Amino acid sequence: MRLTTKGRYAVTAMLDLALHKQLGPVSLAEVSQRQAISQSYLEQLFAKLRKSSLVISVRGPGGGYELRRGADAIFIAEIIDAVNESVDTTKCGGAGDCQDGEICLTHYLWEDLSTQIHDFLESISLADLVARSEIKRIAQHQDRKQLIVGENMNDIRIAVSGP
Amino acid sequence: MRLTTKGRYAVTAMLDLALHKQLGPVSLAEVSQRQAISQSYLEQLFAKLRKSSLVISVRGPGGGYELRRGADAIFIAEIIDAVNESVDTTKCGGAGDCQDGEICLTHYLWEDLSTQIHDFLESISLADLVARSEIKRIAQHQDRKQLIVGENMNDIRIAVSGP
DNA sequence: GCTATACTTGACTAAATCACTTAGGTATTC
DNA sequence: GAATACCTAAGTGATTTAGTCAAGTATAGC
Repeated sequence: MRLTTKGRYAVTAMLDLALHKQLGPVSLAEVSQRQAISQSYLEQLFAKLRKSSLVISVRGPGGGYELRRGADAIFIAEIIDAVNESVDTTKCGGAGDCQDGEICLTHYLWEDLSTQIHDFLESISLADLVARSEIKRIAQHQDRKQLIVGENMNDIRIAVSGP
Repeated sequence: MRLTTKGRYAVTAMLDLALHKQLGPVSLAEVSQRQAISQSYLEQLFAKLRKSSLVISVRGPGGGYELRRGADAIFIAEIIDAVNESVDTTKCGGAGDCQDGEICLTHYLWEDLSTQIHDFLESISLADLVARSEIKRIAQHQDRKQLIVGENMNDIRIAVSGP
Protein backbone atom coordinates (compact mmCIF):
# COMPACT_ATOMS: atom_id res chain seq x y z
CA MET A 1 0.00 0.00 0.00
CA ARG A 2 1.48 3.27 -1.12
CA LEU A 3 0.01 6.58 -0.14
CA THR A 4 1.06 9.48 -2.35
CA THR A 5 -0.43 12.50 -4.08
CA LYS A 6 -1.17 10.34 -7.10
CA GLY A 7 -3.75 8.39 -5.16
CA ARG A 8 -5.16 11.64 -3.85
CA TYR A 9 -5.67 12.95 -7.38
CA ALA A 10 -7.51 9.76 -8.29
CA VAL A 11 -9.76 9.88 -5.24
CA THR A 12 -10.52 13.55 -5.84
CA ALA A 13 -11.43 12.91 -9.48
CA MET A 14 -13.62 9.92 -8.61
CA LEU A 15 -15.33 12.02 -5.98
CA ASP A 16 -16.02 14.63 -8.63
CA LEU A 17 -17.69 11.97 -10.78
CA ALA A 18 -19.82 10.88 -7.85
CA LEU A 19 -20.83 14.47 -7.12
CA HIS A 20 -21.90 15.20 -10.69
CA LYS A 21 -23.35 11.91 -11.88
CA GLN A 22 -26.91 13.28 -12.10
CA LEU A 23 -25.96 15.18 -15.27
CA GLY A 24 -24.85 12.09 -17.17
CA PRO A 25 -21.27 11.34 -18.18
CA VAL A 26 -18.68 13.73 -16.78
CA SER A 27 -15.94 14.83 -19.18
CA LEU A 28 -12.37 15.02 -18.07
CA ALA A 29 -12.33 18.65 -19.21
CA GLU A 30 -14.86 19.45 -16.49
CA VAL A 31 -13.01 17.50 -13.84
CA SER A 32 -9.80 19.17 -14.90
CA GLN A 33 -11.31 22.63 -14.49
CA ARG A 34 -13.10 21.99 -11.24
CA GLN A 35 -10.34 20.13 -9.49
CA ALA A 36 -7.36 21.94 -11.04
CA ILE A 37 -5.73 18.78 -12.33
CA SER A 38 -4.10 18.57 -15.76
CA GLN A 39 -6.46 16.91 -18.23
CA SER A 40 -3.74 14.77 -19.79
CA TYR A 41 -2.72 13.56 -16.38
CA LEU A 42 -6.33 12.71 -15.66
CA GLU A 43 -6.44 10.74 -18.89
CA GLN A 44 -3.60 8.58 -17.69
CA LEU A 45 -5.23 8.04 -14.33
CA PHE A 46 -8.61 7.22 -15.87
CA ALA A 47 -7.03 4.70 -18.24
CA LYS A 48 -6.02 2.78 -15.13
CA LEU A 49 -9.34 3.32 -13.42
CA ARG A 50 -11.05 1.93 -16.51
CA LYS A 51 -8.81 -1.14 -16.60
CA SER A 52 -9.70 -1.74 -12.97
CA SER A 53 -13.40 -1.56 -13.89
CA LEU A 54 -14.05 1.39 -11.62
CA VAL A 55 -15.39 3.64 -14.40
CA ILE A 56 -16.91 3.27 -17.86
CA SER A 57 -16.24 5.62 -20.74
CA VAL A 58 -18.81 7.14 -23.10
CA ARG A 59 -17.34 8.41 -26.34
CA GLY A 60 -18.40 11.23 -28.57
CA PRO A 61 -19.97 14.60 -27.81
CA GLY A 62 -21.69 14.69 -24.46
CA GLY A 63 -19.60 11.73 -23.46
CA GLY A 64 -17.29 11.33 -20.53
CA TYR A 65 -16.83 8.96 -17.63
CA GLU A 66 -19.28 7.38 -15.24
CA LEU A 67 -18.83 5.32 -12.14
CA ARG A 68 -19.24 1.68 -13.05
CA ARG A 69 -20.77 0.81 -9.70
CA GLY A 70 -22.74 2.85 -7.24
CA ALA A 71 -20.80 5.30 -5.11
CA ASP A 72 -21.61 3.17 -2.11
CA ALA A 73 -19.88 0.19 -3.72
CA ILE A 74 -16.61 1.87 -4.65
CA PHE A 75 -14.04 2.06 -1.90
CA ILE A 76 -11.06 4.34 -1.45
CA ALA A 77 -8.61 1.44 -1.27
CA GLU A 78 -9.70 0.26 -4.73
CA ILE A 79 -9.05 3.65 -6.26
CA ILE A 80 -5.60 3.97 -4.74
CA ASP A 81 -4.70 0.42 -5.71
CA ALA A 82 -5.84 1.04 -9.28
CA VAL A 83 -3.48 3.95 -9.91
CA ASN A 84 -0.59 2.74 -7.77
CA GLU A 85 -0.19 -0.66 -9.43
CA SER A 86 1.07 -2.20 -6.16
CA VAL A 87 4.77 -2.84 -6.49
CA ASP A 88 5.76 -5.63 -4.15
CA THR A 89 7.90 -4.16 -1.38
CA THR A 90 8.91 -7.62 -0.23
CA LYS A 91 12.62 -7.76 -1.14
CA CYS A 92 12.60 -11.39 0.06
CA GLY A 93 9.72 -12.51 -2.11
CA GLY A 94 7.65 -14.66 0.19
CA ALA A 95 9.95 -15.81 3.04
CA GLY A 96 12.68 -16.83 0.63
CA ASP A 97 16.14 -15.52 1.32
CA CYS A 98 15.89 -14.26 4.86
CA GLN A 99 19.10 -15.00 6.70
CA ASP A 100 18.03 -15.52 10.27
CA GLY A 101 14.34 -14.82 10.35
CA GLU A 102 15.01 -11.36 11.74
CA ILE A 103 14.39 -9.65 8.43
CA CYS A 104 11.20 -11.54 7.83
CA LEU A 105 10.13 -10.56 11.31
CA THR A 106 10.06 -6.85 10.60
CA HIS A 107 9.04 -7.51 7.04
CA TYR A 108 5.80 -9.16 8.03
CA LEU A 109 5.16 -6.65 10.75
CA TRP A 110 5.25 -3.91 8.16
CA GLU A 111 3.11 -5.88 5.76
CA ASP A 112 0.58 -6.32 8.52
CA LEU A 113 0.59 -2.62 9.26
CA SER A 114 0.08 -1.91 5.59
CA THR A 115 -2.81 -4.35 5.50
CA GLN A 116 -4.47 -2.61 8.42
CA ILE A 117 -4.39 0.70 6.57
CA HIS A 118 -5.69 -1.00 3.46
CA ASP A 119 -8.58 -2.50 5.41
CA PHE A 120 -9.36 0.90 6.82
CA LEU A 121 -9.49 2.52 3.40
CA GLU A 122 -11.54 -0.41 2.16
CA SER A 123 -14.18 0.44 4.72
CA ILE A 124 -14.75 3.94 3.34
CA SER A 125 -16.80 4.29 0.17
CA LEU A 126 -17.15 7.21 -2.21
CA ALA A 127 -20.70 7.57 -0.95
CA ASP A 128 -19.36 8.08 2.55
CA LEU A 129 -17.23 10.97 1.31
CA VAL A 130 -20.09 12.41 -0.73
CA ALA A 131 -22.40 12.24 2.26
CA ARG A 132 -19.89 14.06 4.37
CA SER A 133 -19.16 16.68 1.76
CA GLU A 134 -22.85 17.34 1.29
CA ILE A 135 -23.26 18.02 4.96
CA LYS A 136 -20.39 20.45 4.70
CA ARG A 137 -21.80 22.18 1.64
CA ILE A 138 -25.12 22.74 3.36
CA ALA A 139 -23.29 24.13 6.32
CA GLN A 140 -21.39 26.50 4.06
CA HIS A 141 -24.59 27.73 2.47
CA GLN A 142 -26.19 28.25 5.85
CA ASP A 143 -23.35 30.29 7.19
CA ARG A 144 -21.43 32.16 4.53
CA LYS A 145 -19.49 34.36 6.88
CA GLN A 146 -17.44 31.58 8.35
CA LEU A 147 -15.83 28.69 6.52
CA ILE A 148 -16.71 25.68 8.55
CA VAL A 149 -14.17 22.97 8.11
CA GLY A 150 -13.55 19.72 9.85
CA GLU A 151 -16.72 19.91 11.91
CA ASN A 152 -18.62 17.03 10.39
CA MET A 153 -15.71 14.75 9.92
CA ASN A 154 -15.65 13.12 13.29
CA ASP A 155 -18.07 10.37 12.42
CA ILE A 156 -15.34 8.04 11.33
CA ARG A 157 -12.98 7.00 14.04
CA ILE A 158 -10.29 4.44 14.46
CA ALA A 159 -10.35 2.17 17.45
CA VAL A 160 -7.60 -0.17 18.53
CA SER A 161 -9.04 -3.11 20.37
CA GLY A 162 -7.35 -5.99 22.13
CA PRO A 163 -7.74 -9.65 21.18
CA MET B 1 1.07 11.52 5.35
CA ARG B 2 3.18 9.65 2.88
CA LEU B 3 3.60 5.90 3.05
CA THR B 4 6.60 4.55 1.15
CA THR B 5 9.45 2.10 1.59
CA LYS B 6 11.53 4.90 3.07
CA GLY B 7 9.30 4.99 6.12
CA ARG B 8 9.41 1.23 6.26
CA TYR B 9 13.21 1.28 6.43
CA ALA B 10 13.06 3.76 9.28
CA VAL B 11 10.51 1.73 11.22
CA THR B 12 12.52 -1.45 10.67
CA ALA B 13 15.71 0.20 11.91
CA MET B 14 14.01 1.67 14.95
CA LEU B 15 12.53 -1.71 15.73
CA ASP B 16 16.02 -3.17 15.56
CA LEU B 17 17.18 -0.63 18.14
CA ALA B 18 14.29 -1.54 20.39
CA LEU B 19 15.05 -5.25 20.06
CA HIS B 20 18.74 -4.88 20.94
CA LYS B 21 18.73 -2.08 23.48
CA GLN B 22 19.80 -4.33 26.36
CA LEU B 23 23.35 -4.44 24.97
CA GLY B 24 23.84 -0.68 25.08
CA PRO B 25 24.12 1.53 22.02
CA VAL B 26 23.48 -0.20 18.72
CA SER B 27 25.84 0.69 15.88
CA LEU B 28 24.51 1.32 12.41
CA ALA B 29 26.93 -1.35 11.15
CA GLU B 30 24.97 -3.92 13.15
CA VAL B 31 21.61 -2.64 11.96
CA SER B 32 22.89 -2.58 8.42
CA GLN B 33 23.96 -6.23 8.62
CA ARG B 34 20.89 -7.51 10.37
CA GLN B 35 18.30 -5.65 8.34
CA ALA B 36 20.14 -5.60 5.00
CA ILE B 37 20.00 -1.83 4.64
CA SER B 38 22.90 0.22 3.32
CA GLN B 39 24.78 1.80 6.23
CA SER B 40 25.17 5.14 4.52
CA TYR B 41 21.46 5.23 3.84
CA LEU B 42 20.85 4.44 7.49
CA GLU B 43 23.13 7.33 8.43
CA GLN B 44 20.92 9.69 6.47
CA LEU B 45 17.77 8.31 8.02
CA PHE B 46 19.21 8.48 11.52
CA ALA B 47 20.31 12.07 11.02
CA LYS B 48 16.63 12.88 10.61
CA LEU B 49 15.56 10.64 13.45
CA ARG B 50 18.06 12.42 15.67
CA LYS B 51 16.80 15.86 14.64
CA SER B 52 13.31 14.69 15.54
CA SER B 53 14.58 13.64 18.99
CA LEU B 54 13.64 10.02 18.48
CA VAL B 55 17.18 8.69 19.04
CA ILE B 56 20.36 9.82 20.73
CA SER B 57 23.83 9.13 19.41
CA VAL B 58 26.84 7.89 21.35
CA ARG B 59 30.12 8.59 19.63
CA GLY B 60 33.37 6.71 19.73
CA PRO B 61 34.13 2.99 19.96
CA GLY B 62 31.29 1.03 21.47
CA GLY B 63 28.98 3.85 20.50
CA GLY B 64 25.88 3.80 18.39
CA TYR B 65 22.29 4.88 18.67
CA GLU B 66 19.74 4.48 21.42
CA LEU B 67 16.06 5.21 21.60
CA ARG B 68 15.59 8.57 23.28
CA ARG B 69 12.33 7.51 24.89
CA GLY B 70 11.01 4.13 25.92
CA ALA B 71 9.77 1.87 23.16
CA ASP B 72 6.27 2.30 24.54
CA ALA B 73 6.49 6.06 24.02
CA ILE B 74 7.66 6.09 20.42
CA PHE B 75 4.95 5.74 17.82
CA ILE B 76 5.09 4.62 14.23
CA ALA B 77 3.62 7.87 12.92
CA GLU B 78 6.47 9.84 14.50
CA ILE B 79 9.09 7.72 12.77
CA ILE B 80 7.47 8.03 9.37
CA ASP B 81 6.97 11.76 9.79
CA ALA B 82 10.59 12.20 10.81
CA VAL B 83 12.04 10.74 7.61
CA ASN B 84 9.35 11.95 5.24
CA GLU B 85 9.65 15.66 6.07
CA SER B 86 5.94 16.21 5.34
CA VAL B 87 5.61 18.17 2.14
CA ASP B 88 2.40 20.12 2.26
CA THR B 89 0.04 18.62 -0.30
CA THR B 90 -2.33 21.53 0.07
CA LYS B 91 -1.91 23.36 -3.27
CA CYS B 92 -4.25 26.04 -1.91
CA GLY B 93 -2.30 26.73 1.25
CA GLY B 94 -4.93 26.97 3.92
CA ALA B 95 -8.22 27.76 2.13
CA GLY B 96 -6.64 30.49 0.04
CA ASP B 97 -7.23 30.40 -3.67
CA CYS B 98 -10.08 27.97 -4.02
CA GLN B 99 -12.43 29.12 -6.74
CA ASP B 100 -15.80 27.86 -5.67
CA GLY B 101 -15.19 25.88 -2.54
CA GLU B 102 -15.37 22.66 -4.51
CA ILE B 103 -11.62 22.16 -4.49
CA CYS B 104 -11.35 22.84 -0.82
CA LEU B 105 -14.14 20.35 -0.30
CA THR B 106 -12.25 17.38 -1.64
CA HIS B 107 -9.03 18.83 -0.33
CA TYR B 108 -10.18 18.72 3.25
CA LEU B 109 -11.83 15.37 2.80
CA TRP B 110 -8.51 13.94 1.76
CA GLU B 111 -6.72 15.71 4.57
CA ASP B 112 -9.17 14.16 6.98
CA LEU B 113 -8.59 10.73 5.52
CA SER B 114 -4.88 11.28 5.88
CA THR B 115 -5.36 12.35 9.47
CA GLN B 116 -7.27 9.18 10.22
CA ILE B 117 -4.38 7.08 9.00
CA HIS B 118 -1.96 9.23 10.94
CA ASP B 119 -4.01 8.76 14.10
CA PHE B 120 -4.01 5.04 13.54
CA LEU B 121 -0.23 4.89 13.21
CA GLU B 122 0.07 7.16 16.21
CA SER B 123 -1.74 4.56 18.27
CA ILE B 124 0.88 1.89 17.62
CA SER B 125 4.14 2.09 19.54
CA LEU B 126 7.45 0.35 18.94
CA ALA B 127 6.75 -1.62 22.09
CA ASP B 128 3.58 -2.95 20.50
CA LEU B 129 5.58 -4.23 17.56
CA VAL B 130 8.28 -5.67 19.81
CA ALA B 131 5.68 -7.48 21.87
CA ARG B 132 4.18 -8.99 18.78
CA SER B 133 7.53 -9.92 17.28
CA GLU B 134 8.62 -11.55 20.53
CA ILE B 135 5.55 -13.72 20.53
CA LYS B 136 6.38 -14.75 17.01
CA ARG B 137 10.01 -15.45 17.83
CA ILE B 138 9.02 -17.70 20.69
CA ALA B 139 6.64 -19.46 18.39
CA GLN B 140 9.42 -19.94 15.87
CA HIS B 141 11.72 -21.43 18.51
CA GLN B 142 9.00 -23.77 19.71
CA ASP B 143 8.26 -25.11 16.29
CA ARG B 144 11.23 -25.06 13.96
CA LYS B 145 9.70 -27.22 11.30
CA GLN B 146 7.13 -24.70 10.26
CA LEU B 147 7.51 -20.98 9.80
CA ILE B 148 4.54 -19.52 11.55
CA VAL B 149 3.64 -16.23 10.10
CA GLY B 150 0.71 -13.92 10.56
CA GLU B 151 -0.79 -15.92 13.40
CA ASN B 152 -0.33 -13.47 16.23
CA MET B 153 -1.06 -10.35 14.33
CA ASN B 154 -4.76 -10.22 14.74
CA ASP B 155 -4.72 -8.36 18.03
CA ILE B 156 -4.88 -4.96 16.41
CA ARG B 157 -8.01 -4.24 14.49
CA ILE B 158 -9.63 -1.24 12.94
CA ALA B 159 -13.23 -0.48 13.67
CA VAL B 160 -15.35 2.12 11.97
CA SER B 161 -17.97 3.41 14.33
CA GLY B 162 -20.78 5.81 13.79
CA PRO B 163 -21.19 9.16 15.53
C1' DG C 1 -21.60 12.61 -44.56
C1' DC C 2 -19.36 16.38 -41.85
C1' DT C 3 -17.95 18.18 -37.89
C1' DA C 4 -17.26 18.99 -33.28
C1' DT C 5 -16.72 16.59 -29.14
C1' DA C 6 -14.36 13.60 -26.21
C1' DC C 7 -12.24 9.35 -25.27
C1' DT C 8 -7.68 6.62 -26.41
C1' DT C 9 -2.92 5.76 -27.02
C1' DG C 10 1.86 6.63 -27.19
C1' DA C 11 5.98 9.10 -26.76
C1' DC C 12 8.41 12.31 -24.44
C1' DT C 13 10.10 15.37 -20.48
C1' DA C 14 11.42 18.29 -16.37
C1' DA C 15 11.41 17.81 -11.72
C1' DA C 16 11.38 15.28 -7.56
C1' DT C 17 12.18 11.33 -4.82
C1' DC C 18 14.46 6.88 -3.68
C1' DA C 19 18.11 4.19 -2.52
C1' DC C 20 21.97 4.23 -2.43
C1' DT C 21 27.71 5.25 -3.04
C1' DT C 22 31.84 7.86 -2.30
C1' DA C 23 34.64 10.70 0.35
C1' DG C 24 35.68 13.06 3.52
C1' DG C 25 35.27 14.81 8.14
C1' DT C 26 34.81 14.81 13.90
C1' DA C 27 34.33 12.92 18.54
C1' DT C 28 35.49 9.39 21.86
C1' DT C 29 37.32 5.32 23.99
C1' DC C 30 41.08 2.27 24.94
C1' DG D 1 47.24 7.81 18.85
C1' DA D 2 44.78 4.44 16.64
C1' DA D 3 40.51 2.31 16.11
C1' DT D 4 35.72 2.97 16.29
C1' DA D 5 31.60 5.07 14.91
C1' DC D 6 28.96 9.08 14.34
C1' DC D 7 28.45 13.12 11.06
C1' DT D 8 28.13 15.71 6.68
C1' DA D 9 28.09 16.68 1.92
C1' DA D 10 28.01 15.70 -2.71
C1' DG D 11 26.92 12.88 -6.42
C1' DT D 12 24.33 9.12 -9.08
C1' DG D 13 21.30 5.86 -11.47
C1' DA D 14 16.63 4.35 -11.26
C1' DT D 15 12.04 5.27 -10.56
C1' DT D 16 8.01 8.05 -9.92
C1' DT D 17 5.41 12.36 -10.50
C1' DA D 18 3.06 15.40 -13.06
C1' DG D 19 2.67 16.75 -16.64
C1' DT D 20 3.04 18.17 -22.41
C1' DC D 21 2.48 17.11 -27.23
C1' DA D 22 0.69 14.67 -30.95
C1' DA D 23 -1.54 11.66 -32.96
C1' DG D 24 -5.40 8.72 -33.37
C1' DT D 25 -10.76 6.62 -32.91
C1' DA D 26 -15.68 6.67 -31.85
C1' DT D 27 -19.99 9.02 -31.75
C1' DA D 28 -23.82 12.49 -31.49
C1' DG D 29 -26.06 15.91 -33.89
C1' DC D 30 -26.77 18.69 -37.83
